[in-house]
This record gives sequence, C-alpha cells and structure tokens, in this order.
Amino acid sequence: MSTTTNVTSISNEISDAPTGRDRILSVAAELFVAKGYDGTSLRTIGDAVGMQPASIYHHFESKDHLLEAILDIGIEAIGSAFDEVSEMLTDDTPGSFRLEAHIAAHLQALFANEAFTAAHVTVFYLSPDSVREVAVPARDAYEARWTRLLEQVVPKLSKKARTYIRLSLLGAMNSTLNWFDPENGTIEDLASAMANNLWNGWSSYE
Amino acid sequence: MSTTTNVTSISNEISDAPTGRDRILSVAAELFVAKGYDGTSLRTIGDAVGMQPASIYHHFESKDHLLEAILDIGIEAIGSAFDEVSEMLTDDTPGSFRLEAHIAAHLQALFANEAFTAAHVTVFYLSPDSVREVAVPARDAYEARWTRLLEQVVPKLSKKARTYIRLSLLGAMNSTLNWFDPENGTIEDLASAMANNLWNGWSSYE
DNA sequence: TTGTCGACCTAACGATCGTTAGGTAGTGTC
DNA sequence: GACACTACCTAACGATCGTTAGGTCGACAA
Repeated sequence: MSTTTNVTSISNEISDAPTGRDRILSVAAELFVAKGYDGTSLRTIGDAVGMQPASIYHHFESKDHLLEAILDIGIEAIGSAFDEVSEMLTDDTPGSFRLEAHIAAHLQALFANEAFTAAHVTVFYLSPDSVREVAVPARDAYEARWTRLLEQVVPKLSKKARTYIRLSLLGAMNSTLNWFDPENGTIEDLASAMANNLWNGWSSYE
Repeated sequence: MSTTTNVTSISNEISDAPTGRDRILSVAAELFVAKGYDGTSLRTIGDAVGMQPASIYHHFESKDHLLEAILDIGIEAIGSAFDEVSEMLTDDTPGSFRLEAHIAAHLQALFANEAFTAAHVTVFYLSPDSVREVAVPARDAYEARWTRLLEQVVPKLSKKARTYIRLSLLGAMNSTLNWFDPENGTIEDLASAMANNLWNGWSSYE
C-alpha cells in the first residue's frame, strides 16, 4: 500500500492533522463514541487510520489501554475548561454569572474535543472494569469541582438537594450530545438558556 | 442438566417468575443494560436463563429482534405511566403540580420496569440501525407528550427555549439511572426536588 | 394410538474478535 | 559501514460471535 502511505505523508506535510499515535487516539475516540467500545474492532480502527490492526499494538499495550488513554485526554480537557473559567472569575462574581460561565465551558469542551470528552459520557459506563477503575479518580475530581462551585453559589440549599441538582445538571448537560446540533444554534445560547432556566425557574413563564 | 430443569419448573409452580419467552426478555434486558448490546452474547443470555443459546431462536427471530421487543416493552411502560398521570389531572391543575406528577411518573417507570425502560436510555443509542428505526416512532410519540405538556405549562416560553428545557429535563431524568439509588431515598423525594428546583429556580438559595 | 406442535436440545457453520510472533524499511548515531 | 531504534508490516493463533440444521420429548387432540 505504498500509495496510501505517500498520500498520508504528503497530507501530513501540508496540514497539522495528527499522525501515528495521535491519529489512532482521535479516530478511535470517534469510533468508540459512534459505535461503542465493543462495537468497534481494532480492524475497524486500523482501516480508518490506514494501518494494520496489529500496528496499533506498537503504540498501545491493548485495546483497553487505548480506551484508557482516550478517557484520560477527555477528562483532562473538560477539567481544564472548568479551571480556566474559575481563574477568570473572582469570588464576588454573581452566582448566576459563574453558573452560566461554567455551564458554557462544560458544553464547549464537550463539543470541541474531537470525541474525547464525549467518550466519557457515552463509552465510560460500559467500559471494562479495569478501565473504569483507572478513569474514576479523575472523574471524581471533576465532579468535586462542581460540588465546590455549588456550595458557593447556592449555599442555602441542603447538601442532599445540592447533590441532586449537581447530578441532574451534569446529566442534562451531557445529554446535549444526543440532541444539540452546534450547526443549528450556538453553544453560548444553549448555555445561557440552561443557566437562565435553572436560576430563575419556569414559573414566570406560566 | 435435569436437576436445573426440575428446580426451574418447581420454582415456576410456586412463584410467578416469568418463564420461557418472558424470562428471556427480562434477563436479556438486564444484561443489555449492564453490559451493553454488543457486550452481551446470546450464550451469556442462555446461561442466565438456563437455556441453550440456540433455543432463544425459538422465541425470537434474531438478537436484533430480541432487542426490538425489549425496547418496545420499555417505551410502552413509560408512555402508559405518562398517560395514567394525564388522566388523573384536570386541565386546571396548577402547572407546577402537573410537572412534578409527570416527573415522578417518568422516574417511577424508569426504576420499576426491570430494565426495559432503562434499555431505552442506555442501549438505544448504540443499537443497530434497523432496531433504532423500529423504535424511533414510539420514542417520538413519547417526546411529543412532553412537548404538549410544556406548551400548556410554560406557554410564554419561546418554542426554542421549550425544546431546550424539554430535552434537558429528559436528559436529567434519564441520567438518574446512573446515580440515584432507590434504596437510599424515595423517588417521590427526588421528583419533588427536581420539580421544585425547575419551577422556582436556584436564585432563592443564593 | 397416532399425529401434531411447542419448547427445548446437540452440534456445528463461517465470520470475526483481540492478540502475538516475527519480519522489514527508513532514519539517525557512532 | 555497523548498529540501534521507530514505525510499521504479514500471517496466524485460539476464542468467541450470531446463526442454522436437525433431533428429542412431553402435552394435547382426534
């Protein structure tokens, strides 16, 4: 397949499209999200990256470790997005504003990171136990950021209620992957609508 | 395996545990939810019901058709739960009350129907295209019930905003399967908390 | 008593799976 | 020019997959 190889290397010279390991990661992430972990074979990934399935083992120890790496990139990206917002806001920023900014950051990261973050929403729950165990600490650390944020923003709510709304909000945000189309509306609008409805409630629209 | 057969038939005489086709359905639904569609083999299902994998074909045309049947039961159950609430409420029931009642019904159905409804949340998105095509109309019909409800309950909200909150709410409710433990709190409480927060907003807890 | 039928069974098919062993071509180092 | 190293390759392994063909056996009907 020298033709394929030439085309690939040429395109790598002109564009900054990922090669080798990075390309496997992003292609596999997309396939895992689209067809599931068990539904995506290493042969399918190999075809998509123009590589033999066995060659993937030069970059990753196993299919499980490939998924681990993908999940790690995803949670890293979404955590960084949260932290960037935190650094831009002072402690006396109004709660509604902080809430909307973090919702927007979460949604942006969800739709911007080439399926790495989406993998955390879609693929994680059916991952092999060994993979889940590795990914859980980083996920917990991300959730803890939201716990702290809500403690500051809605301190008068009971702890149990804050837990409910935190998990509901994360569930609602993550569900956007299933229905929101970034070509058909901006993520800023979406974040604004979600934050506004959460903050002010629906009763005024009765 | 005459021992196994005897035990099974005896237990069927005393209890109303499902047999044959019904048992395959409920066991398969649980396995699909726990391990995914691709992650669950017909041999695994066969083992769990005490049957040879080939025997499943006596009741279902294929693995795909088995999943179709499961999804059909799930959406039927959750649709009936919605309709039952609708029949109990008059048109002049306060919006906040209607909202909470339907949220509670959705959550109850989600946790009560032996994984049939859960399959719709978890398994549907990775189903084979042919299965999804069959299941989509009933899903759309269920969503349409919520569209109509929200038209009545928050008429002053824009159509686009109503779409956002409908999908966010469904996403939030369905996400409870991932984090809510019915042993550790009642579903009524959960529904009440969700409805209250949606209706009144968070600003009063600032 | 014979025949039919539903509800299973055993055995096996070809396809596909993750993975491994071992080879090769190109690049950079001494 | 020898050597090591990276980034792939071909070929194949045993296991497992959905599915099929054809048999068994008890219940019930005529």
